Amino acid sequence: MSSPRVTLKDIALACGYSANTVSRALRNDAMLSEATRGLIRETAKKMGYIPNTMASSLRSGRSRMIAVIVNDLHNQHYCDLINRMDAALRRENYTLMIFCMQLDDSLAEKLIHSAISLSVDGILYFPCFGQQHYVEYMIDNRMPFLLLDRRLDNVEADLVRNDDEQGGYLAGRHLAALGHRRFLFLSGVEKSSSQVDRLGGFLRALDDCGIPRENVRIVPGAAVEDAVAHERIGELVFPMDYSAIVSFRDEVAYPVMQVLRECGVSIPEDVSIISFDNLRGTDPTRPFLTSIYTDGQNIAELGVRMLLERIADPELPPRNMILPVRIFDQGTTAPPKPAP
Amino acid sequence: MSSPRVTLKDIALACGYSANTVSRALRNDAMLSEATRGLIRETAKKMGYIPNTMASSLRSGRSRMIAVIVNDLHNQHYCDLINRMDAALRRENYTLMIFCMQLDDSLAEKLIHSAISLSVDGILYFPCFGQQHYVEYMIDNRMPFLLLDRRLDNVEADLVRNDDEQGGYLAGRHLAALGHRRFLFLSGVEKSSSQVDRLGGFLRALDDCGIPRENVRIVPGAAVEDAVAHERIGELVFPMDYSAIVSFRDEVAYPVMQVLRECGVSIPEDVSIISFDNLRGTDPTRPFLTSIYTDGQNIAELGVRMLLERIADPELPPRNMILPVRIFDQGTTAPPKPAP
DNA sequence: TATCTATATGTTATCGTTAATTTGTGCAAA
DNA sequence: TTTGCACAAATTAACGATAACATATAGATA
Repeated sequence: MSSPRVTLKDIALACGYSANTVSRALRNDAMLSEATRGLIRETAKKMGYIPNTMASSLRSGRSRMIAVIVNDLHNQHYCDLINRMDAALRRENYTLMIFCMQLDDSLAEKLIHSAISLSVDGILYFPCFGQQHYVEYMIDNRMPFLLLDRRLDNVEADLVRNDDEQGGYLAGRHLAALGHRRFLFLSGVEKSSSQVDRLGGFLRALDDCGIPRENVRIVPGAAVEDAVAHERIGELVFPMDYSAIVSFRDEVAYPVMQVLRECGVSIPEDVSIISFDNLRGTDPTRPFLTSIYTDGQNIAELGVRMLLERIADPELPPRNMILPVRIFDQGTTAPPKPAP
Repeated sequence: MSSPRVTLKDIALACGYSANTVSRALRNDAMLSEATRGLIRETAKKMGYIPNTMASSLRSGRSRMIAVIVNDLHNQHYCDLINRMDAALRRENYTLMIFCMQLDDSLAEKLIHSAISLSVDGILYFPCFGQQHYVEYMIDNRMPFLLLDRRLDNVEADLVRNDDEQGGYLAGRHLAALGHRRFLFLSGVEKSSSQVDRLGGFLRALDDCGIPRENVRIVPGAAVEDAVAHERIGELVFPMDYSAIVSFRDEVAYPVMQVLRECGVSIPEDVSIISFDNLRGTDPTRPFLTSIYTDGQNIAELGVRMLLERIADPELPPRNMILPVRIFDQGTTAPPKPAP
């Protein structure tokens, strides 16, 4: 009774053709009469045939699978991008496989290893901590890949990311224009390029506006991003030697706003706050957070397209796409309170 | 220059053994001298060998890959479970592949198809909308699988879930004991067993306490879970003909609390709220939400173990594991306000 | 009629690995 | 010396699909 899976051979036997013909019928290969193709496809369906990806990709060298390697599934920004890329790839008849390193950076190499071992056709990679040897690992193994969200120093590779520097700049100009002069900057992972660029752009804006850099207090984000650390938020945001907060990402801003409000601080009346990501869909706060807008749909579709092009032509020169950002003012920024 | 990947044959050639011997050395198969094994393993490492899963699993019939099929990556409860299962599987030297159906139920069949096509050894399946034919699809294809979180009517299969009925009951008893008599119940997907059971348990508690069922206003959750629908929360929570809210899951409770507070409703002074999931790590609210505690670590580890046992012995009778739940009182419930 | 060509199919070899089987070697027991 | 056996390795044959090549047939052309 333990019938193993239906194979091409079974179908061939059932309808009197050779396995090869069946294979071609199912792949819509040329040189087949309409009648034969129809009969074979119908038989295959009737028999519940499920093609064996292993065998197919072993022989053909292509698997129509793409791996995405991401740091943390809890981060809504990633989830969102992954969902969109999944949809875009499905449209091209690819299957996306998600590999998550669960904040454990040392897993990256294992995951890339897994992906190569699985013969995926390409890898979508979100670098996290600025290391490069993982990238070299993919290059050494001739695995087509695309970097997302963050650049890596000294790495020449396909890359799609937002213009984080410009984003930081916009945030700075916006707050400065409102009259703010002293800031709290909640930063992200120190070496990540998005972090560096956002901060860099922000400081450039301050320079442009003649505001000294000493007026910015920079707080390491890990202290806030770590869930347990929510308890310590109070220690970070007080004393309030600032009138505006710049948060590295929305999910950092949420609990901070919550803590401030508990302490009787009104937003934006007492303190302005601006952030990055613009996770509008899941924003649990009111008024909605003023945030730097990054077009997820754009990144996802462009990224998928670039990776597929890279797969089609490995000799293509590396391309670096930087997407423009916009500020999305939803009401958590206002002019600072006049000094009492 | 375009050297394809290193294969067993290449290693065999390099160190003067047959491909089979190399294979056995790398798999730690018996009947090999220590010296040979050592030499081969070292050579393989030096040459940067990455085994070809496709070939290996085609031949051996086992892939050491497990697929998890989940509805929505944005749901933190799932992300959390997936991360834990991933870790548990990695310990057993399995690779977990995440397939997400992005709230589009019709994708389930395609994803199962993909997983079978990939020859995964087993599937971890989170049923969403109560359909059964997907399960039959796996059974028909002799694919070992495990149902998570929700039962399906008339399906005899391995299942791990929380005692949702008991959870609902605990919530009801807790609120009733505090003195609440009128309730708003924010429900989830209508046909999902967790939804049905939680509501069922809650109503049973009311019965036990002699509170008539008419005192519960049930609001369909879709109206809240949908992000865009946040705008409409106001219409659902008013008029306040209740003193306590039961929310189907934490992420539904968050925006509701936010809206209530904006309207000047204090929690728990004016309204108590209790929920399910207990997503303590990412809870953006203060005080932390009182929630029904479900042990993610338990579910994940037990689930992985059960699936692996099922893979090892397909003839095992189906097992149904129901894990106990506890109430985690963190401060969003209190006695109701005395009538004015 | 003989030859050519386009079309529709079958045959065979192969992808990289592993299972099954076979071969070879050295040493102990008869 | 012969036999037997344990061990170490090589050889061969799959797994299921597909690419490359070979074959067969029908109709068109000379």
